Amino acid sequence: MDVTESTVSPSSDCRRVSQVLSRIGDKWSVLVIMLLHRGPHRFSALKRSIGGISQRMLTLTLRNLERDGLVSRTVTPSIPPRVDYELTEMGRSLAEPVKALGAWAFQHLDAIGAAQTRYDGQADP
Amino acid sequence: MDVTESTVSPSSDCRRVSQVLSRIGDKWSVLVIMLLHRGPHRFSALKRSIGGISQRMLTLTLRNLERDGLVSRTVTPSIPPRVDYELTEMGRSLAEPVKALGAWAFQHLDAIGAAQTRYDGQADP
DNA sequence: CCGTATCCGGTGCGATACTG
DNA sequence: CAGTATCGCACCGGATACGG
Repeated sequence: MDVTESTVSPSSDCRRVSQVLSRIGDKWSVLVIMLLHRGPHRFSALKRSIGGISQRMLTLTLRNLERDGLVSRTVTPSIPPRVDYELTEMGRSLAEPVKALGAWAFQHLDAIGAAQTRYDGQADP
Repeated sequence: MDVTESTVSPSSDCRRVSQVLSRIGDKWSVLVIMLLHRGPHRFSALKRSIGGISQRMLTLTLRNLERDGLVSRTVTPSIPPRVDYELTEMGRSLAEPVKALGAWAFQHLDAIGAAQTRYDGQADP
C-alpha cells in the first residue's frame, strides 16, 4: 500500500499513528533502539551505555518496546540471573527511519542552534 | 560527514540530538509539519485541520518550530489580522525523514496492535 | 543482577477567560 | 482572527529502598 499519496488517513488511523510516534518521542526509546541495533545487550550493559538513565526508566522503556513487539526479552535463569534484549525483525525495520531522522538531526544541529540564538536574541534582551 | 557509521557521537552531541528528537516527539509538532508540508496555512486553518488541539498548544507548537527555524511566520496586519505559517527550507527537509517514519508507523499499525494484545493477554487476566 | 514499589517534584497540556 | 494569562490536574520521570 502506498502511504505517500492517495491515502488520506481517516482520523482514527491518524491518532493511532500519533500513538506509535509518541513511543519514539519519549525520552529513552530511541537511544535504546540505536544501541540494540548493534546487537543484543544485557540489562546492565544498556544501563551502563546510556549515561544517566534510572533503572526504573530503563525497565519501563524496555517493557513498552517489548509490548509493541519491537524488542525481545530472553531470560537465562542462572544465579545471578541474566536477561538479554534484542531487536525483533520489526524493531530492526524501525531502526532505519529512526537512523534517517537521527542523521537529519545531527546534520542540522548547528543550523537549529543558530536559529534559536537568532530567535532568542531579538526577543529576550 | 557520514553519520551512519564510524561516528561514535561524543555524549554532548548525543544530548543535543536527543533534544532535537524530543521536538518531533511532542504531541503536535509532527501533525503540524505534515499539514504545512502541503503548503502554507493560516492559524485557524491549522486549528481546524487538527481536531482536538487547543489554541494554546497550537501557538506553543508553532512558536517552538519557528524558534528552531523550521517554520516561518508572516503577519498581514489587516483587520481582522491574518497570520500565515509555512515550512522553511530546513522544515521541508525535515519532512522527508518524518514522512518515512510516519509511513513505517502506518505500515506496522496492525502488527503493533497485535503484539500489544498478545502481550496484554498473557499478563492481565 | 534484574527488577518492582513508593514517594514526590516538575511540567505538559487542556479549559477558560481576556486583549488588540 | 490570533493570540496571551491564569489555573489545575495528570503524568512523566528521578531517587530511594526493598525482593527474588
